[in-house]
This record gives sequence, C-alpha cells and structure tokens, in this order.
Amino acid sequence: MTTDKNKDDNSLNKIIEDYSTDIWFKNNISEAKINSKEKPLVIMMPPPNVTGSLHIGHALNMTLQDVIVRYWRMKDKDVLWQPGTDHAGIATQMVVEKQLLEEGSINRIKLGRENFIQRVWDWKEKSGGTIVNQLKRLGASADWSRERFTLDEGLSKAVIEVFVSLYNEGLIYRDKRLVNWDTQLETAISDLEVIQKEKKGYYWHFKYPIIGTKKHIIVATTRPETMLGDTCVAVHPSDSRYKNLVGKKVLLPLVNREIEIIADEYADPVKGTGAVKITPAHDFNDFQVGKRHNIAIINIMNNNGTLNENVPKKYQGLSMLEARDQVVKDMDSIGLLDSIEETIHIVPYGDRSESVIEPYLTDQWFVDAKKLSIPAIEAVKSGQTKFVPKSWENTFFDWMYNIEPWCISRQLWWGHRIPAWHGPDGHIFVDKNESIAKEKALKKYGRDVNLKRDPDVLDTWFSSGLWPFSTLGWPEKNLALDKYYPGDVLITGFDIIFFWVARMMMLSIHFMKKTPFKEVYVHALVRDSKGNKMSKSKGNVVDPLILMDKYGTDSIRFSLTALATQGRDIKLAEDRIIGYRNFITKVLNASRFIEINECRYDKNFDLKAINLPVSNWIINLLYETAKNVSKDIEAYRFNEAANKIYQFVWHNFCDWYLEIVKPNLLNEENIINKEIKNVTAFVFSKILAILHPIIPFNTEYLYSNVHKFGNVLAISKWPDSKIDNIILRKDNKEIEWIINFISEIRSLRSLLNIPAKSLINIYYKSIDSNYVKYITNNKDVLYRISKIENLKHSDENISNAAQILVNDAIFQVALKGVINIEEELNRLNRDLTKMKNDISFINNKLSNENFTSRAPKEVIDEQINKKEILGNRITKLEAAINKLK
RNA sequence: GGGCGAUUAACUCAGGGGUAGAGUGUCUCGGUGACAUCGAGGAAGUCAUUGGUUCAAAUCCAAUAUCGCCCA
Repeated sequence: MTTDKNKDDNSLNKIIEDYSTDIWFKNNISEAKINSKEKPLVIMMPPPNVTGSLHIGHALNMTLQDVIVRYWRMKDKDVLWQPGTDHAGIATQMVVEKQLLEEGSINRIKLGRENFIQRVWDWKEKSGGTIVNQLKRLGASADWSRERFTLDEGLSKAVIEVFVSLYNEGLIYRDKRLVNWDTQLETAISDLEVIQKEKKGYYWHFKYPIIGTKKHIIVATTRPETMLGDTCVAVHPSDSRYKNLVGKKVLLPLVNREIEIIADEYADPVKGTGAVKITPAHDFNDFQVGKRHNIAIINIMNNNGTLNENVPKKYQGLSMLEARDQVVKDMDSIGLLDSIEETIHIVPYGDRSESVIEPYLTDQWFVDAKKLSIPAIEAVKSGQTKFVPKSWENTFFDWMYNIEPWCISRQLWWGHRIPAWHGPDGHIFVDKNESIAKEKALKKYGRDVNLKRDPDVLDTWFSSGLWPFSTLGWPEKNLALDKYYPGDVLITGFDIIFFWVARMMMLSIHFMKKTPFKEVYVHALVRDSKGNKMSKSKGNVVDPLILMDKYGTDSIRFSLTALATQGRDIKLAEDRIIGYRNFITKVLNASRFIEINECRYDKNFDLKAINLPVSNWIINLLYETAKNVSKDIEAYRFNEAANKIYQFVWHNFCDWYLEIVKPNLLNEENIINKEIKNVTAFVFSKILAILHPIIPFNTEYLYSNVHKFGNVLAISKWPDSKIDNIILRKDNKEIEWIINFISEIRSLRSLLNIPAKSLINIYYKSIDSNYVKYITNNKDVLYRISKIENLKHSDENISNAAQILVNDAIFQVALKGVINIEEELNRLNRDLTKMKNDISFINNKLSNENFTSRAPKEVIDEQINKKEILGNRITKLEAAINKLK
C-alpha cells in the first residue's frame, strides 16, 4: 500500500521538478544581467572537483547558496552565482591512470605526456559533467552560461599571468627544500594535503660507537631506516650527561661513516635517551638542525620511495619499510640494538593516496605566502572581510600567522604546466610563452640554445585561488570584472578555509587590490545521525541523490536548511527528512484545498478594502513572517528562516486560518466570500514566495502552473507590504480571542471525554462587550469548529456545567450527563494553583525594593501588566469554583 | 600540549539576563469534504557540576567534569 503511495509521490516529484527546471531554463532565471541597472549580488561557487559526485556536504553548501541567491533575485538584485569545476590535478590523474590500469593496455609513462593529457581531456568531456548535472538537479540556480573550468583557456591565461608576475616580484621562487613527498604518486604535496595519524609504533634504541673509546651513545628512533642517512647526533647543550661528548665523533654503524656529536636545543633531554640522531634529508626538524650546524645533507631515497645509491649496496632498492626491518635485524646481529620500546607516534599520510608521506629533498617552486598573508590578515582585521560566525576568524589568523612557504609545483601531468624554461646552464626563464623565453635566452647566450620546459604543473589550489577574478575574465579589462568584483559572500565549509579561502584572499588582494568577498559564511559539516563524520570506510555515508529520489529534492533542501545552525555540526537523521517531507505534503494539500474551493486572486480586487478581522490577522502574520525570514536569510540564520516559515504555514495558515475561513468559503452566497477567496489566494501566493528560496521546485510548480498566480515565481517579488500595496491593520485581538476560545473548548472536551461529535451548549453571564461582539461576528466558525449547539447569554447558574476561562471571561459548558463535580473542581483548582503560583512569583518581584528601584521601567510595567491580567483571571476562576461548591 | 565548540524533554536540536521552546517520539481521542505523510488534546526538563557578577542567571564570568573538532 505504502509503496504505491511512494510511487505516486515519486512520479509527482518528477513532474514537479521537471516542470520547474524547464520554466527556469526557458526564462533564464539564473543568468546574471550584466547590463541591468540593478545592484549586483555576487557569490562565487566553490568549484567542486571535476571528478566529484554530489555528496551531502555539497548538497548543504549548494543549497545554502541557492537559498541566498534565489532570495536576492526576488529582491531585485542582479545576481551572479558563478559556477564551475576545478581540474583536481591528483584526483583526476588518478582516475584516468586507474582506467589505464584496468584496461591493462599501457601505463601513463608509456603513453607519453601528450597522449595521456589527451586521455584525461577525453575523460573530462565524457564524465566531467556528472557533478554539474547533479547540482542542476539540486536546483542550483547558478549562471551556468558562465560556467568555468580551472583549465579553461581564459583561466589558464590568468594562471600564467599570475605566475609570471609573482615570479618577477620575487614572490615565487625555486628552492631546494624538504617537501612532503608522496612516494606512490611520486609528487610533492602541500602541508595541507598531509593527514597526521596516530599510529602504534616502536622506539628502537641504537648504540652508536664513539670513536676512540669503547663507549656508545644511545639514540632512539621511530624510523630506523633513516639512520642510513644520518649525518650527526645531537644532544641538548645543557644536558650534563653528554657535555663531554660534544665534538666527539661516532662511527655510524652499517654505513661506517664518521659523524659528529653536536649540541642543539632541538634535542629534548627528557625524550628517549636525550640524544637524537639527525637525518637532515628526511626529517623536517633534522633539516633545521642540519642547516644551523652546516651539516651534510644526504638524500637516501628515490622518487618511488626505494633507497638509492647513497646507502650501502645491501639496502639499495629496498623500500623504506623493508629497509627498516633489515636495519633493525642487522643492528641486532652486531649487538648495537639496545632495546625496543612500544610507543604511539604520529605518521603522515597523503590524503589522496593514503600512503605514508616522506619528507624529501627536491627542487620545487614556492610562493612566498608569508608576504602575501599580510594584506589578507589586514583585510579581516579591518573588517573588509568578515567571517560568520566570527569565531572562525581565529582559525584563519592562527593559520595565517604561522604560514609556511607554499609548495606549488606538482610532479604531475594534468594541470597548468609551469611557464619556466631551463637553459643548458640551469638558468631559468620564466615567461608567458616559449617564444619570449627563447628571445631572452638568445640575448643571454648570444646563440640559439635548447630550452627545456619545466615538467611540473601547478597545485590545483593555485588556479582555484584566482577564482574570484579569473572567472570574470581577468586579466582582460571588461565589464563583468568591473561590475562583479569584489563579490559579496562566500559560502563554504570550514575544512577549506586554509586550502581555498586563505589563498583566494592572498591572491585576489594582491592582484585586484580589494578583498574578494565582504563576508565568508562558514557552515557546518554534515555528520551521520550519531554525530560521526561520514566516510566511505565507516560505511555511514548518506547519498543525497538517493535521498532526493526517495523524498524529493525539496525535502532534502528544506531539511538541510532547517538544520543549518551556525557553529554546530549537522547530525542528519532520516526522520528529520521525513518530517520536512511531510511539511511539503502539507503545502500541497493546502494548495489542493484552495484549488477545490476555487480561490483565485482577482487583479481587480482591492487589497486596501480588506477588512475582515481574520483577513487582517493572517495578513499581519504573513508580512511579519516575510520580514523575519528576510532578516534571517540576510544574517545567514538559515535554520531560523526555515522554522519560522514552517510555523507560519502549518500552524497559522493551515491549522487556524483555513479552518476559520472554511465555513464561509463553502457559502458562496455570503458577502464576505469574495474577500475570503481573494485573501486566501493572495496569502497563499505570498507563502509560496517566502518558501521559494528553500523549496523552489514545489513552489514554482504551484505558483505558475497550478494556481497561475503569475508567470514565474523565481523572478517575482519577495513579499513586502509596501510593494504589494497593502495596508496592515495591526489588530489581531478578535482572532486571537477566537483561537483561545476554541482551544479552551477543545481542551475541555478532551479532558472530560466529551465525544467529538456531540454538540454542547455554552452560556455566559456578564462578559466584556468586546467578547460578545467577537462571538456574534464569528458565530458560524465557533459553532462549527467547537461543535456548539447554543452559545448564548444566560443569567442562570447552570447545573452540571463545566467552567472554562477564556482570557478573563467565564463560560459555563452544560453537559448532558451528570458531571463529576469533584473532578471538575480538581481540574479548575489545578489551573488556579498554577495561576496563583505565577502571581505570587510576580508579587515577590514587585515587592522587592531592589527590583522596583533598579529594574528598567519596561520590565516593571510588564510585570504589573501581567499581574493585572492574571489577577482578573484568578478572580473569575475563583467565582466559578465557588459556584460549583 | 595549544585553540575552538558542545553539554537544555526519551531522541535531535533552537533560544541566549525578566518564571523553558520546536520537531520527532510517546500517551488518549478521532475513518470528518485539503491533508492519517493527517487532525485534536495530554504527559514529559534542577537548562552538566560548583562558585561568582546582578534586583534578576539556563543565558554573562571563572573553575571542574565529560564529549567532539582543529592545530602541533
């Protein structure tokens, strides 16, 4: 049964989503209108990897952006949401290499650089559009006509331009330094792509014989194989145990190299034995020590992680791990293995290859990030760029202050090839193209020489760091760049603050002289329902596409929006999605009700003439909601926005407004029927508008197709009483009183087990004349909803009557059977006790002189007011109780 | 080790000086002309602990505990 229903839902979802996608496309809703006079609103989409496929993090990120973009579009901004993908150097190359491997035909090296790159482009043409199509399905109304790819001609031009000018300014340089080397991919990677993991391991204690003595010095290491590259032993200068050994030499076992014992503060007297072996070519700390003391640097590794010719023959060709075992064995056999101790240490892994990362000494290209970071830090400090929530600024600063040179070269083929040509003598010509380089070479050497282009490519983040301006056509001067730079806000997850945000800031400010965005909204990470990070290995990944199939795209969008609280991760449970799916169903049902009752908004209907209390009540709430949702979206309080509209639609509009209006809607003869139909349609059309940024598909379908409220909802206006030319008459008292009355009756029926269908008679004595008016005005509604036979004035005390209190009016509800007086008294006394507690709380406050003399007047007035209202109610209730006694 | 955050109803979480809120779940009633993916009505909390500031603290401050995350 339920499956049929689900099937119906799914096919309806498909119809709705197809309809809306189509009408948006036909109306170009998502294209920026560069020639329009409207103020721009620019969001740069974080470009997903071209190899990517939509995961829940994307879904959240893109949904929030789309909410903003759709909202501002309805507020008449010229919106540019700039989409695209990045070429994801390592990831993409890995995908294609894996394909080659599976085909079993030929590997990358044999295929050759040109052919391989062609293969990658072929792959990109065929499969690179996956994520873009998924984003479109999610409803992302980005300007797809301006879609960019980091390897596009234009963007590549920008990359070259940036590289050359940074090089000329001395902000890019080539250096021989230790880098993080991925031995599997055989490329350098940046610090950020290294993941430090705690692993169980060992401290091996080795004895190094001191030359000229019979003594040893004991060093401890977690990486025994590196001893083959040791070039000294360090002890702390103030370590008395070793003071007399400083300057002595030890004979490095297995290698038989004489190395010195030096004093350096890096050696930690309390760690291990206090003496530490130094391998400058294979450890970042050791490298620094080596530099300080001018110690030889011996590289013992090949690109692929095997040992090279700088180690004794026996170990050459072994992998680092194989060498580890062999070294330990050999040290043991010559009696130089002192002891082994278990430990937990930190091992670096590559986030792509998941293999152990080796510090490795190579020639690489670096960006002087330290210099570029200064204006970026300043931009945030001065508030030109603000992080939301603000606490992320600390994270940003912390990283920026400790920034290291950024290694931008990668030993890959897929990417922007570095525009540098090497002359025969090693001189490097950095220029925009080969012919300029050649010209320069000719000048320098006085003859034609063979120039070799640098084989490396640039880190993908180098090109995505230019995204805010390269996508706008920089370095060419053009209108788009003038109009759309700088952007307004960047929406992103905190995991790429370092990778991407910081780099965009640095590069954009340097080249554009202005910070690339005014705000950076940092959203949460989506976790599973138990709060665990989603990962393939844990198997707890939720696939947004499956969820979209199951519940409809809008349900997912609403869920993610409603759960996007600032500063807290999202635990996504399917139950929540079901709840919000139900909300959308509710909207569809309300729509059906409105349709069945032929509520249409007549353009000739004079909104200013609206005068029914219920009309004014719902219109007041409508515009209040629109305003609040507006404020929330503008302040990135997405959860608040979603909850407010949810509350309004379900609990005000559906639960009360439609119910109150129902009797008169059915009565065509009624003179107020016309107003009600128009107001109902009008309010519903505005509800669709407020909901549209969050659930665009359903709202568009209902608005422009089902009810034909207008041509295209996506480009209609956000509700605003001034624009809509409507007068807000802010008097909600009557309807609020009616709601109270009905609620009291319902509550009584339920507590006294009065069957829902049995009609009741209600009597009142002297009550406020306004209340009498409310009753008269809403007789039909009250009778129908509360199932009343008679509601009238009577001075008699009714026997067998239950008492209800609505505001400060008492009503007697006559019950056909005999009511249990004792139970009724209990019930009323319970209420009375509660009220008395409340009033005594207030009295305490008011009689406290400290309070009355120090609290602000509004607070005191509020308390006095509360006391008065409560006092009235208590008086009436007590009278009712006394009558029953 | 440094930094940040969390701790509120059974669950998931809002709120953020003026007596505690939502959704889900739970219990009772309901096959009614939009909707059972529903409606109506209930029950349910020492706002982690301890101090401090204040007329007033769940809210601000400090310490503690527990749990996360990031960086070494």
